[in-house]
Amino acid sequence: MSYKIKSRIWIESDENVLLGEGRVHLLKAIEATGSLSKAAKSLNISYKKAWQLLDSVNKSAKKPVTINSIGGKGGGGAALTDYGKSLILVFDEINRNCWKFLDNELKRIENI
Amino acid sequence: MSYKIKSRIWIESDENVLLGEGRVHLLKAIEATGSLSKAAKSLNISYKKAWQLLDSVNKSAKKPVTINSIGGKGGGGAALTDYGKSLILVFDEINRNCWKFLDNELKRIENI
DNA sequence: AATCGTTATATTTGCAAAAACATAACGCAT
DNA sequence: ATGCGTTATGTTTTTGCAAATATAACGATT
Repeated sequence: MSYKIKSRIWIESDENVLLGEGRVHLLKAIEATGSLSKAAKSLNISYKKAWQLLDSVNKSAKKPVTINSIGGKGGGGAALTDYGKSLILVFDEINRNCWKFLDNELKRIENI
Repeated sequence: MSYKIKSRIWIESDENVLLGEGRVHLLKAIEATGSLSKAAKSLNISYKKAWQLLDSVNKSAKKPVTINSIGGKGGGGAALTDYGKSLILVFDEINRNCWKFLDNELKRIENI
């Protein structure tokens, strides 16, 4: 019987959450589908929840993370900016580094 | 406007949670008060919730984390074992190390 | 001007987790 | 044997959050 150490990390700015695992999943789904509503469906969350998550991301980011368009060809859509793409890459990297770090630290518990 | 990176870590064994921040708080309160019911009151959680948390800790630990006694002088009580005291010390240390690690990683986000 | 599939929001409903409440069991003390 | 304060559970009630539902607004296309 061995232990597993788990973690959740997130980045906050004044009162809002910029990024967390759920928001990164959503951004990736937007990148894959080209729309917020399709991204919500693919993640099995309500459109409203997805919109709220994306809203908090864009509100707290220094530059736009997505470009959302209403109406027009196909009804509109959402697309990641280059800044948004960089954010999810770096967040994933930090997350992976954190896991590696914690896996090593866990040995201290097992050695008590 | 600068960002803050936050984290929660926890340690799981087969299906149960051994330690997390809430459980560590509870163990510290037990150490301070000498009883589970007083610890629950000091943390403003119900006795039942506290008992469930402590139960999952003791179920997943390799050695007893607390010694609980029912009845007797003062009605009973709960006390940390040496193993339990070591666990919370090491958990806190891992947590602090993780924060330091993440604070450094956050610079990558701010430099995008 | 009517249609379409979006984004953007408000409002209502449902449900699961938490809290509250209740009770049993225990062993020492008196 | 009764009372005390605790641990240990079951049962009921509450409530806060998530899901569902509804609807407005939008702009290219026809």
